[in-house]
Amino acid sequence: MRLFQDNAPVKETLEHLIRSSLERLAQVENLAIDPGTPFKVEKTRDPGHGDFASNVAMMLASQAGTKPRELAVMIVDNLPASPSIKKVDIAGPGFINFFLNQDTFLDIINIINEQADHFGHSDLGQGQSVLIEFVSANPTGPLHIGHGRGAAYGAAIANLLEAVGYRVFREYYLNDAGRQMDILTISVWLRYLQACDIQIDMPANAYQGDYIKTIAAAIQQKIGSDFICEQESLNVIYKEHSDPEKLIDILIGFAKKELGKENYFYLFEKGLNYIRDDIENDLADFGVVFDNWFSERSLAENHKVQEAIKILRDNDHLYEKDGATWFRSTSLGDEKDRVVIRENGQATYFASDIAYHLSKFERGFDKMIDIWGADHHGYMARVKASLAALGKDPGQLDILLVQFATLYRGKEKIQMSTRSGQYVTLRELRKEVSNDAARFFYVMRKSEQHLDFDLELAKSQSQDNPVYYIQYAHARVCSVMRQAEGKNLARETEIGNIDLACLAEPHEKALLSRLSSYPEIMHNAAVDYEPHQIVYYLRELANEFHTYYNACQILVDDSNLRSARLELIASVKQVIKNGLTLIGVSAPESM
RNA sequence: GCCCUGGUAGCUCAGUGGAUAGAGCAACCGCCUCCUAAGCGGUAGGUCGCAGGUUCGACUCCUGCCCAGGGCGCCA
Repeated sequence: MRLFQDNAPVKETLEHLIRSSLERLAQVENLAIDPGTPFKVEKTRDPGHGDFASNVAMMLASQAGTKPRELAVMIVDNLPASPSIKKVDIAGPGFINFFLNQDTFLDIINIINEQADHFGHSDLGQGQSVLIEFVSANPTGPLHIGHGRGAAYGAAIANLLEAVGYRVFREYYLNDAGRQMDILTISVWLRYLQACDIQIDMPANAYQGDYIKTIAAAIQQKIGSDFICEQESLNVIYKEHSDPEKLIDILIGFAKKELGKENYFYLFEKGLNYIRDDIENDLADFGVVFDNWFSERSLAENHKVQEAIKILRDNDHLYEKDGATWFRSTSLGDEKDRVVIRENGQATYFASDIAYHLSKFERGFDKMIDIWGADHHGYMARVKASLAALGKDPGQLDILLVQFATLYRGKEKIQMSTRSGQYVTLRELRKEVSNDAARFFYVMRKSEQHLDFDLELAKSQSQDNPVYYIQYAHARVCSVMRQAEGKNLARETEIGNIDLACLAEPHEKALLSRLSSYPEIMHNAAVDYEPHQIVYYLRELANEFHTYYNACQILVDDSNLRSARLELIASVKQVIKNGLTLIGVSAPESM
């Protein structure tokens, strides 16, 4: 049996040994304990506490009516013999510490060598399908740095789940319907009119960014001045309406009438497609690729919204009030009821979202994950409520929130405002600090933690920068390999010919132990949706490698020792690469 | 007012019932004739927001309070 395929088998083995000791104590010694009581076997932090430790004696002491340390002695005395165990100690309040034989750890090198890029992967998900919806930024402008965090986080979660045996489907929900799209369209039209030398101001709440000008210029290039209107009618509208919200609504109505349905739709599509393509390219450059872009508009067009509402009505979850149709979400845990159809007959965004989530269920996914900005947290209860009302299991949907990021340039905070177009785009960020640094910084904090993103730090090519620290460890291994080849001291081709038992230095022991815990870290990072665990692990692994590198010469004269060390650092290199790949960061061969 | 997140070293953060609470940065002291110093070692730094409770044991779980940020639309 491969003991360190994962730590799980080792833990299970030790658990079994303890369990049989408990049974013997209960049956032969007539100790008043339930051998089925849960207890833990865990990897220790401190090597002085052995390799694994169990709290079993503390858990059972009160049952047995003895002191934990006394019970520990009895448990240890009744432990069946095992070839893996070198020594068992009792320490502290009653911990049982297991010291394992060195050989037990060495096998991890063979396993990493064999499994290579798949080391750490597992079949936890058993091929279940999972839909991950993330980013889903409104297609009204370029992605900004907040979206970037959702992208990096979602992509990492997707990679993690894939690696532990789920079939992952990545989806972007495109909000291509609603008033905001009308505002986009009107913004494009007004910029177009300006390009045609018509004197007109942009309303305060129109989209102001330069990309709107770019779209408008392209349209003008193509169709000339076909879409212009009389200056005077615009002047009248602007004069009559000083409230910007009102003004823009009037302008939208005016444009629809003036341009006609077809031409208005032409502008709408030009604007939408330009921005959508821009977002898609931006994300692709960032290493984030989706399997599907799901159109909100398509839901209405295919009557999916009506269908969802009909189910709610049939299940008696709707009522009429003040001319609108309400969803009684309070009966399903929400704090207030929600409108699904407005007084003016239009479905709300929420109604579309109900239909969208119904579609996720209808497409047959075993599990669904939504990744939202933290500002949407008030939305969770109503979405969960709507699923229950549709007769679906809300437990199949996990909603993960990502807190916003604040940009700093050194000590100075960078102020941003989406409205005025005064914000740093994801593209600008990537260009300034590199994709690697951006991907790394975005996931190095717990997602629900507010993130301070320091541009100076992220792009500094110095020891302060944690990305380089880990990448450098990888590059350093590669460098040693190159040195070895140059001196004709390359790795043995047959790993089986090497006696790994000569890896007896404390630093080597530490590395072997660290390497063996990687599958467990991956497992935890995946089930807890916490890619930052990978980051912390990699930092520790890199640190232990750098320490080792400084303490021990790898290319020594003794050929067996040299080969064994080369195999060890090859394993380090492999695991760093695997971990970085999960979070979308490259593993350079040289730096 | 209600709901969510946070509050751990000077700063940025790990640590979801275990042993003496840990990293990085900043500070201070050392290490390149030697496989990349983008590195390593060492010193210093703490009332884990406050107060109770649960138990063999609490940064961790429960209750109350204080502080910070966010959310509470017939917007999306």
